[in-house]
Amino acid sequence: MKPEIRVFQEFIRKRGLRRTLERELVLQEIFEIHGHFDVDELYLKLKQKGIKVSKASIYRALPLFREAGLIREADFTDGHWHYEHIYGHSNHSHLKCLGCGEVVEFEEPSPQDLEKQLAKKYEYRIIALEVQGYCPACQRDA
Amino acid sequence: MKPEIRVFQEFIRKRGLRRTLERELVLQEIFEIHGHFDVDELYLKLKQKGIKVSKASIYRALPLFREAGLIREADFTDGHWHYEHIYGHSNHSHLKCLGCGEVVEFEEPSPQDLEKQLAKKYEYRIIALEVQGYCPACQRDA
DNA sequence: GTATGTGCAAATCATTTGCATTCTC
DNA sequence: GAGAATGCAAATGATTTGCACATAC
Repeated sequence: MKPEIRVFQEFIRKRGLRRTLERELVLQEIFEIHGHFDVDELYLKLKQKGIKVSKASIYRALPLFREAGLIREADFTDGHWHYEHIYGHSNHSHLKCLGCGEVVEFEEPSPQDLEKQLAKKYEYRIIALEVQGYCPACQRDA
Repeated sequence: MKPEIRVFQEFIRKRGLRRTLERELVLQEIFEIHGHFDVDELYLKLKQKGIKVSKASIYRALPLFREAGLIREADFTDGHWHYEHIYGHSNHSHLKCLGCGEVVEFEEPSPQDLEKQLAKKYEYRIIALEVQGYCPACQRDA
């Protein structure tokens, strides 16, 4: 599998945009983060490594990474977006409680069957599956 | 099934809050809306009917409706939340394209099996299922 | 009567944008 | 050199909050 930087470089070329160090440093950092991240975290991690990229540039880069199929907007909580890289990384099935916001990842029961059928019927390439509902505790509170 | 106003009144009582005309008018309007809505739409619809409720009150009421299990945050697009009522309304399975944002509702293949199994395994009460991926057109563009 | 709720206007905060400067192609 | 990209600071826009007044219990 092509490294993500490579995928991005090809995307940039195809779009007729320019390769810049800033965007590649941000992308590299994103792929070193395990799990979800938000702009602030990303900015701080870069800063801590002595990499100076403005937030404006990060905000301008994220849509490109998304359009290149490298990341996705995972959720909008606490008033801002959280992202995660999706390239070369499977298992994005979560169960989220509408009451308390708890999130549980699951592989069992296999979401594969549904995904395969959806992929077949709608010709979608499936990336993530979010099931929303109420966890036992929140059902009890209701 | 109890009417939604009733469910809300019971919620209000249980929480030790007060019944107000404003909240009930907003709730009534929400249940007259078919499909998704956002705060602005809701505010305008109320205004058009000559019902004066401030946006601040709408913003303060929505979390209550959500906590009462009457509505859910459906998605955050165009910089703001879109909601939908979930009480007494099933079928919230959609397939959303990460590329272009297209949303397709589906019932076939049946998400029921997965939902039932999840409900059983995690004891969740399932409300909605969102599958994200890339539609045929966006896969072609990539 | 007291604690809540409302409306208004001001504040907040994530994100976006204008502009001068710097960098790719 | 021309068009893009960056950083900074200012603007934007949805949501939240302080406060004075009104209302439910």
